[in-house]
Amino acid sequence: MSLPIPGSAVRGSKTGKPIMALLDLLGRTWCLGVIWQLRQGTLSFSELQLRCENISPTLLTKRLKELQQTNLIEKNLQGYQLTAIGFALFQVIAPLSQWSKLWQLSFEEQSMLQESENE
Amino acid sequence: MSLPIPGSAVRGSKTGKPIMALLDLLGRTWCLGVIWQLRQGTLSFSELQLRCENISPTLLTKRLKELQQTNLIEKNLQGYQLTAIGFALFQVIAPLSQWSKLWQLSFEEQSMLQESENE
DNA sequence: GTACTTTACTACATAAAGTGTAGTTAGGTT
DNA sequence: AACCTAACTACACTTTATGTAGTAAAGTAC
Repeated sequence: MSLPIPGSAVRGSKTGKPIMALLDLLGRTWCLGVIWQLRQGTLSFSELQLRCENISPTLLTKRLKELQQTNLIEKNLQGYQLTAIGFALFQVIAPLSQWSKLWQLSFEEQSMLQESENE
Repeated sequence: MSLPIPGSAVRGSKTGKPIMALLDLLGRTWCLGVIWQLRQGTLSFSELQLRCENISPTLLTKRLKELQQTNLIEKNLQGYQLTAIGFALFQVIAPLSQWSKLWQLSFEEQSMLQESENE
Protein backbone atom coordinates (compact mmCIF):
# COMPACT_ATOMS: atom_id res chain seq x y z
CA MET A 1 0.00 0.00 0.00
CA SER A 2 1.41 3.38 -0.89
CA LEU A 3 1.94 5.97 1.81
CA PRO A 4 -0.90 8.43 2.24
CA ILE A 5 0.79 11.85 2.17
CA PRO A 6 -1.50 14.87 2.34
CA GLY A 7 -1.26 16.72 -0.94
CA SER A 8 -0.68 13.58 -3.02
CA ALA A 9 -3.31 11.30 -4.49
CA VAL A 10 -4.43 8.78 -1.91
CA ARG A 11 -7.12 6.17 -1.51
CA GLY A 12 -10.28 8.23 -1.20
CA SER A 13 -9.07 11.36 -2.92
CA LYS A 14 -7.26 11.95 -6.18
CA THR A 15 -6.60 15.52 -5.16
CA GLY A 16 -4.88 14.46 -1.95
CA LYS A 17 -7.09 16.34 0.45
CA PRO A 18 -5.28 16.05 3.78
CA ILE A 19 -8.32 14.64 5.57
CA MET A 20 -8.57 11.84 3.00
CA ALA A 21 -4.90 11.00 3.33
CA LEU A 22 -5.44 10.88 7.07
CA LEU A 23 -8.51 8.64 6.90
CA ASP A 24 -6.59 6.31 4.60
CA LEU A 25 -3.67 6.11 7.03
CA LEU A 26 -5.79 5.72 10.17
CA GLY A 27 -7.91 3.08 8.44
CA ARG A 28 -5.00 0.65 8.27
CA THR A 29 -4.96 -2.25 10.68
CA TRP A 30 -3.40 -1.36 14.04
CA CYS A 31 -2.46 2.16 13.03
CA LEU A 32 -4.85 3.80 15.51
CA GLY A 33 -3.92 1.16 18.08
CA VAL A 34 -0.21 1.96 17.86
CA ILE A 35 -0.84 5.69 18.23
CA TRP A 36 -3.10 4.97 21.19
CA GLN A 37 -0.53 2.78 22.92
CA LEU A 38 2.20 5.39 22.52
CA ARG A 39 0.14 8.10 24.21
CA GLN A 40 2.03 7.90 27.49
CA GLY A 41 5.57 7.87 26.13
CA THR A 42 8.14 5.58 24.60
CA LEU A 43 7.51 1.88 24.05
CA SER A 44 9.96 -0.64 22.66
CA PHE A 45 9.17 -2.80 19.67
CA SER A 46 8.40 -5.81 21.82
CA GLU A 47 6.31 -3.86 24.33
CA LEU A 48 4.24 -2.48 21.47
CA GLN A 49 3.83 -5.98 20.09
CA LEU A 50 2.54 -7.24 23.41
CA ARG A 51 0.09 -4.38 23.86
CA CYS A 52 -1.23 -4.79 20.34
CA GLU A 53 -2.51 -8.31 20.91
CA ASN A 54 0.67 -9.84 19.50
CA ILE A 55 0.48 -8.07 16.17
CA SER A 56 2.84 -9.87 13.79
CA PRO A 57 6.36 -8.39 13.72
CA THR A 58 6.08 -8.10 9.95
CA LEU A 59 3.12 -5.77 10.18
CA LEU A 60 4.38 -3.88 13.21
CA THR A 61 7.61 -3.10 11.36
CA LYS A 62 5.60 -1.93 8.37
CA ARG A 63 3.29 0.30 10.42
CA LEU A 64 6.19 1.79 12.40
CA LYS A 65 7.89 2.72 9.13
CA GLU A 66 4.71 4.27 7.75
CA LEU A 67 4.12 6.23 10.93
CA GLN A 68 7.70 7.49 10.93
CA GLN A 69 7.50 8.49 7.27
CA THR A 70 4.27 10.35 7.93
CA ASN A 71 5.83 12.29 10.82
CA LEU A 72 3.62 10.80 13.50
CA ILE A 73 6.19 8.83 15.47
CA GLU A 74 9.95 8.84 15.86
CA LYS A 75 12.53 6.37 17.05
CA ASN A 76 14.69 7.01 20.08
CA LEU A 77 17.17 4.90 22.02
CA GLN A 78 14.42 3.23 24.10
CA GLY A 79 12.00 2.57 21.24
CA TYR A 80 9.26 4.61 19.60
CA GLN A 81 7.39 7.72 20.68
CA LEU A 82 4.89 10.14 19.26
CA THR A 83 6.26 13.27 17.62
CA ALA A 84 4.84 16.64 18.66
CA ILE A 85 2.34 16.52 15.82
CA GLY A 86 1.64 12.85 16.51
CA PHE A 87 0.77 13.70 20.09
CA ALA A 88 -1.47 16.50 18.84
CA LEU A 89 -3.25 13.83 16.78
CA PHE A 90 -3.65 11.69 19.87
CA GLN A 91 -5.19 14.64 21.67
CA VAL A 92 -7.69 15.01 18.85
CA ILE A 93 -8.74 11.37 19.04
CA ALA A 94 -8.50 11.08 22.85
CA PRO A 95 -12.24 11.91 23.29
CA LEU A 96 -13.00 8.66 21.47
CA SER A 97 -12.46 6.94 24.78
CA GLN A 98 -15.36 8.80 26.40
CA TRP A 99 -17.54 8.39 23.34
CA SER A 100 -16.90 4.64 23.27
CA LYS A 101 -18.51 4.34 26.69
CA LEU A 102 -21.69 5.95 25.40
CA TRP A 103 -21.51 3.63 22.45
CA GLN A 104 -21.34 0.64 24.79
CA LEU A 105 -24.51 1.88 26.49
CA SER A 106 -26.29 1.82 23.13
CA PHE A 107 -25.76 -1.92 22.96
CA GLU A 108 -27.11 -2.43 26.43
CA GLU A 109 -30.26 -0.45 25.62
CA GLN A 110 -30.68 -2.57 22.52
CA SER A 111 -30.57 -5.83 24.46
CA MET A 112 -32.97 -4.43 27.08
CA LEU A 113 -35.44 -3.62 24.33
CA GLN A 114 -35.15 -7.15 23.02
CA GLU A 115 -35.78 -8.58 26.46
CA SER A 116 -38.94 -6.51 26.95
CA GLU A 117 -40.16 -7.65 23.53
CA ASN A 118 -39.88 -11.22 24.72
CA GLU A 119 -42.16 -10.71 27.72
CA MET B 1 -13.72 -10.55 10.57
CA SER B 2 -15.95 -10.62 13.60
CA LEU B 3 -17.88 -7.54 14.67
CA PRO B 4 -16.15 -5.43 17.31
CA ILE B 5 -18.79 -4.93 20.01
CA PRO B 6 -17.73 -3.05 23.14
CA GLY B 7 -17.84 -5.45 26.05
CA SER B 8 -16.88 -8.49 23.97
CA ALA B 9 -13.41 -9.68 23.11
CA VAL B 10 -12.08 -7.86 20.05
CA ARG B 11 -8.86 -7.45 18.17
CA GLY B 12 -6.69 -5.50 20.61
CA SER B 13 -8.46 -6.42 23.81
CA LYS B 14 -9.64 -9.71 25.22
CA THR B 15 -11.63 -7.85 27.86
CA GLY B 16 -13.58 -5.90 25.26
CA LYS B 17 -12.66 -2.42 26.44
CA PRO B 18 -14.96 -0.17 24.42
CA ILE B 19 -12.11 1.96 23.10
CA MET B 20 -10.40 -1.16 21.73
CA ALA B 21 -13.58 -2.32 20.03
CA LEU B 22 -13.84 1.13 18.52
CA LEU B 23 -10.25 1.24 17.29
CA ASP B 24 -10.77 -2.17 15.72
CA LEU B 25 -13.91 -1.03 13.91
CA LEU B 26 -12.50 2.30 12.76
CA GLY B 27 -9.32 0.61 11.60
CA ARG B 28 -11.17 -1.28 8.88
CA THR B 29 -10.77 -0.09 5.32
CA TRP B 30 -13.22 2.66 4.39
CA CYS B 31 -15.03 2.64 7.73
CA LEU B 32 -13.91 6.14 8.70
CA GLY B 33 -14.47 7.27 5.12
CA VAL B 34 -18.09 6.10 5.09
CA ILE B 35 -18.81 7.86 8.39
CA TRP B 36 -17.14 10.99 7.06
CA GLN B 37 -19.18 10.97 3.84
CA LEU B 38 -22.45 10.56 5.73
CA ARG B 39 -21.80 13.63 7.92
CA GLN B 40 -24.20 15.86 5.99
CA GLY B 41 -27.15 13.50 5.75
CA THR B 42 -28.43 10.56 3.77
CA LEU B 43 -26.53 9.09 0.84
CA SER B 44 -27.66 6.23 -1.38
CA PHE B 45 -25.56 3.13 -1.92
CA SER B 46 -24.33 4.34 -5.29
CA GLU B 47 -23.62 7.87 -4.09
CA LEU B 48 -21.53 6.45 -1.27
CA GLN B 49 -19.71 4.23 -3.73
CA LEU B 50 -18.85 7.22 -5.91
CA ARG B 51 -17.63 9.33 -3.01
CA CYS B 52 -15.50 6.51 -1.67
CA GLU B 53 -13.33 6.31 -4.75
CA ASN B 54 -15.41 3.51 -6.24
CA ILE B 55 -15.07 1.19 -3.28
CA SER B 56 -16.11 -2.28 -4.43
CA PRO B 57 -19.81 -3.02 -3.89
CA THR B 58 -18.85 -6.19 -2.05
CA LEU B 59 -16.93 -4.29 0.59
CA LEU B 60 -19.37 -1.39 0.78
CA THR B 61 -22.19 -3.84 1.49
CA LYS B 62 -20.10 -5.46 4.19
CA ARG B 63 -19.12 -2.17 5.85
CA LEU B 64 -22.70 -0.88 5.75
CA LYS B 65 -23.85 -4.04 7.50
CA GLU B 66 -21.14 -3.72 10.15
CA LEU B 67 -21.94 -0.06 10.74
CA GLN B 68 -25.65 -0.83 11.07
CA GLN B 69 -24.99 -3.69 13.47
CA THR B 70 -22.77 -1.46 15.59
CA ASN B 71 -25.48 1.23 15.80
CA LEU B 72 -23.53 3.87 13.87
CA ILE B 73 -25.69 4.13 10.76
CA GLU B 74 -29.24 3.25 9.79
CA LYS B 75 -31.06 2.68 6.56
CA ASN B 76 -33.92 4.88 5.43
CA LEU B 77 -35.93 5.13 2.22
CA GLN B 78 -33.33 7.32 0.52
CA GLY B 79 -30.28 5.35 1.60
CA TYR B 80 -28.05 5.42 4.66
CA GLN B 81 -27.58 8.00 7.39
CA LEU B 82 -25.75 8.34 10.68
CA THR B 83 -27.69 7.45 13.81
CA ALA B 84 -27.70 9.94 16.69
CA ILE B 85 -24.76 8.18 18.27
CA GLY B 86 -23.05 7.84 14.89
CA PHE B 87 -23.32 11.57 14.40
CA ALA B 88 -21.89 12.09 17.87
CA LEU B 89 -18.93 9.99 16.73
CA PHE B 90 -18.54 12.17 13.67
CA GLN B 91 -18.49 15.22 15.91
CA VAL B 92 -15.69 13.67 17.92
CA ILE B 93 -13.58 13.01 14.84
CA ALA B 94 -14.53 16.19 12.99
CA PRO B 95 -11.48 18.09 14.37
CA LEU B 96 -9.31 15.66 12.39
CA SER B 97 -9.97 17.87 9.40
CA GLN B 98 -8.26 20.85 11.03
CA TRP B 99 -5.46 18.72 12.37
CA SER B 100 -4.81 17.23 8.93
CA LYS B 101 -3.98 20.68 7.62
CA LEU B 102 -1.29 21.12 10.28
CA TRP B 103 -0.05 17.68 9.37
CA GLN B 104 0.24 18.72 5.74
CA LEU B 105 2.39 21.66 6.82
CA SER B 106 4.77 19.25 8.53
CA PHE B 107 5.54 17.70 5.16
CA GLU B 108 6.19 21.05 3.58
CA GLU B 109 8.63 21.99 6.34
CA GLN B 110 10.36 18.69 5.80
CA SER B 111 10.86 19.26 2.09
CA MET B 112 12.09 22.81 2.76
CA LEU B 113 14.69 21.43 5.12
CA GLN B 114 15.83 18.99 2.47
CA GLU B 115 16.12 21.75 -0.09
CA SER B 116 18.30 23.86 2.20
CA GLU B 117 20.53 20.84 2.82
CA ASN B 118 21.10 20.55 -0.90
CA GLU B 119 22.42 24.09 -1.22
C1' DG C 1 -48.88 -4.46 -19.19
C1' DT C 2 -44.51 -5.34 -21.11
C1' DA C 3 -40.15 -3.59 -22.41
C1' DC C 4 -36.48 -0.60 -20.74
C1' DT C 5 -33.79 1.78 -17.01
C1' DT C 6 -31.90 2.47 -12.85
C1' DT C 7 -30.57 1.19 -8.21
C1' DA C 8 -29.05 -2.03 -5.05
C1' DC C 9 -27.10 -5.38 -4.37
C1' DT C 10 -24.66 -10.80 -4.79
C1' DA C 11 -21.09 -14.09 -6.81
C1' DC C 12 -16.73 -15.16 -7.74
C1' DA C 13 -12.02 -15.04 -9.49
C1' DT C 14 -7.93 -12.27 -8.65
C1' DA C 15 -4.92 -9.27 -6.02
C1' DA C 16 -3.39 -7.25 -1.86
C1' DA C 17 -2.82 -7.16 3.09
C1' DG C 18 -2.09 -9.50 7.51
C1' DT C 19 -0.47 -13.70 10.37
C1' DG C 20 2.62 -16.96 12.41
C1' DT C 21 6.70 -19.12 12.73
C1' DA C 22 11.41 -19.52 11.87
C1' DG C 23 15.36 -17.53 11.09
C1' DT C 24 19.17 -13.53 11.23
C1' DT C 25 21.69 -9.62 13.12
C1' DA C 26 23.54 -6.59 16.50
C1' DG C 27 24.39 -5.28 21.38
C1' DG C 28 25.07 -6.41 25.93
C1' DT C 29 26.43 -10.27 29.83
C1' DT C 30 29.34 -14.07 31.91
C1' DA D 1 34.71 -16.46 23.11
C1' DA D 2 30.16 -18.42 24.12
C1' DC D 3 25.54 -17.09 25.52
C1' DC D 4 21.68 -14.10 25.93
C1' DT D 5 18.04 -10.91 24.51
C1' DA D 6 15.71 -7.42 21.63
C1' DA D 7 14.73 -6.06 17.15
C1' DC D 8 13.94 -7.11 13.35
C1' DT D 9 13.53 -9.94 8.17
C1' DA D 10 11.86 -13.90 5.18
C1' DC D 11 8.42 -16.56 3.65
C1' DA D 12 4.57 -19.71 3.29
C1' DC D 13 -0.19 -19.40 4.51
C1' DT D 14 -4.69 -17.21 5.49
C1' DT D 15 -7.81 -13.47 5.40
C1' DT D 16 -9.40 -9.12 3.28
C1' DA D 17 -10.29 -6.18 -0.48
C1' DT D 18 -10.91 -5.41 -5.54
C1' DG D 19 -13.04 -5.60 -10.01
C1' DT D 20 -16.12 -7.27 -13.06
C1' DA D 21 -20.22 -9.64 -14.22
C1' DG D 22 -24.63 -10.98 -13.12
C1' DT D 23 -29.33 -10.90 -10.71
C1' DA D 24 -33.52 -8.92 -8.47
C1' DA D 25 -36.70 -5.39 -7.61
C1' DA D 26 -38.68 -0.95 -8.31
C1' DG D 27 -39.75 2.84 -11.18
C1' DT D 28 -40.75 5.03 -16.13
C1' DA D 29 -42.24 5.13 -21.03
C1' DC D 30 -45.12 3.85 -24.20
